[in-house]
Amino acid sequence: MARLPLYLRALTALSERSVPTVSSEELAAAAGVNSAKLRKDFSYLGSYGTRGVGYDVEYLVYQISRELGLTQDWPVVIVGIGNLGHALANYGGFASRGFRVAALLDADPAVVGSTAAGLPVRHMDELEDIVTAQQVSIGVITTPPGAAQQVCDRLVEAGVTSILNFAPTVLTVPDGVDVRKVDLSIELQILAFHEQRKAGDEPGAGDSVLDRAPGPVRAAAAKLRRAAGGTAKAEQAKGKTAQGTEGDLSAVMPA
Amino acid sequence: MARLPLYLRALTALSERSVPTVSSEELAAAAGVNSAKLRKDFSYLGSYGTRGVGYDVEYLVYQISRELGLTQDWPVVIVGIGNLGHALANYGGFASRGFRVAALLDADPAVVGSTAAGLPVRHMDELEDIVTAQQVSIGVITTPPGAAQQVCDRLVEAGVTSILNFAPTVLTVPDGVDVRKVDLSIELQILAFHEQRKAGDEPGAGDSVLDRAPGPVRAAAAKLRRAAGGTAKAEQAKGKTAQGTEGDLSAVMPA
DNA sequence: TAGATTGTTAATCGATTAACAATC
DNA sequence: TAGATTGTTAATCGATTAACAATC
Repeated sequence: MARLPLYLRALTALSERSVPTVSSEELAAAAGVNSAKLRKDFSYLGSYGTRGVGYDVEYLVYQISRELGLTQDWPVVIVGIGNLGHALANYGGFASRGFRVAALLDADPAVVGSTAAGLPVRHMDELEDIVTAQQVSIGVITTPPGAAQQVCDRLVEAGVTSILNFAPTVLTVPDGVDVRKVDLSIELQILAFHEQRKAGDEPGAGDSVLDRAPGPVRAAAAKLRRAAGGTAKAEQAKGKTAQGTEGDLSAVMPA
Repeated sequence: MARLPLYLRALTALSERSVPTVSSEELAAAAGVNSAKLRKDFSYLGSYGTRGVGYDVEYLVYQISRELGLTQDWPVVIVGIGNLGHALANYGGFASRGFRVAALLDADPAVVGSTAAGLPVRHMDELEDIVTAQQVSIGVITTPPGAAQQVCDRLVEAGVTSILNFAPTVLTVPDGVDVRKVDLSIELQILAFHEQRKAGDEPGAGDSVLDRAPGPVRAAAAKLRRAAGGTAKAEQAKGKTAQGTEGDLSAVMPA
């Protein structure tokens, strides 16, 4: 399921180029996945392909959009209009996929009343009214970490059932509420981990504690390193597509 | 490995509260993972715990920081100083973890020369010089999608070997270069998917094509739904910690 | 010693993928 | 028909986790 947005993006690109059909092999390459995996993924959605021919691009775009719920309008509120809140309010990728910014909210009187992305920033006091009136079910938290849980509680209390959390805090929510977290520094930390490994003189060597550990630990460390080594390392130098990670989805959404 | 930053964050919180030791059970709860998994993860790093007692918080913080390469300084360049570039330049989580913004770059003459987060925005022409002079190995791309590949190529050519990509494009890189992608709209799409499922009257029902499919497909769809259902749904209503996802790491960094 | 908790094993679970029959 | 490509099976691979011996 977490790969559907990837497929959709690749398919949209094909659609814009007016490509009528695509094979699992081609589409898999464009999305950076194994073709067998792609076919299996699509088989869960139904049989939308034609043997010997491939998949109809437009039809797949429609079916995946529908499956993802992108054919409907999703009002979202963004709470915390600092730099990141501003950036998200202006983020084009939201509107184009059915996400409509219902309101921008902030607790700071200095910010309230200003505009971002053409919308006025409103005070937190209006949160409940806005969520109710516009039937907002998705909230985006871009506050400082200290305020995140409180904001989360208010959103949930008001009726929001999905939260995208940019604050570096673990949020506690009641049953039935989904939380997805984006932590920008974690992504960098993972890159740094790999950089550190590259820096060693020996292939795969580093100055990590793992390398000074007793035999069995070193062996495990080497294994770990091999496993971790494949982040988004391209398979070959000649322009192989490296898709990297997608803010890690597969583990949480295994289907 | 991808969980180390999570553990580190939980440990840092404990450290600030001057908690001397922590059991795998407690730390696992704080990080939102299974305690057996946590112990296994730590066992790869070495034996840092004491049976009957737990783990020394400070020692673990140090070892994990070290393992992640956070004890050293990582200069990064941010290319594309729009809203998101601005937000990242100001993002506190970078500096606190050893990431230093070496330069902000943009191609737009109207932006070049302005300042963001106290740093001057410099022209793309200076990219190569900056990367070389400051030995930058990590580049952050916050350009529009159309410019991303070109920027990526220049970064790689200049010597950058890790790229954090915020542009909604699949980047092609040579062997040895790591790419991690953060796509903000994908996170929202996944939330929308779950929202759509919740909206149905029946538990787990929706108006998806899956529900109008023939028997075997419906069965598979139900299975998919069960699997996907667990995004970050809290295990219980009474304040169970929901950790959500972390921009999905585990799949790519399985160790 | 008794209680607690780690480190590790072994079982389980689920995801990935090669291979190929079905079929356009 | 011949070639191509899907849909699906079955094998493989790896991650998760319960359980418990080791040991503080």
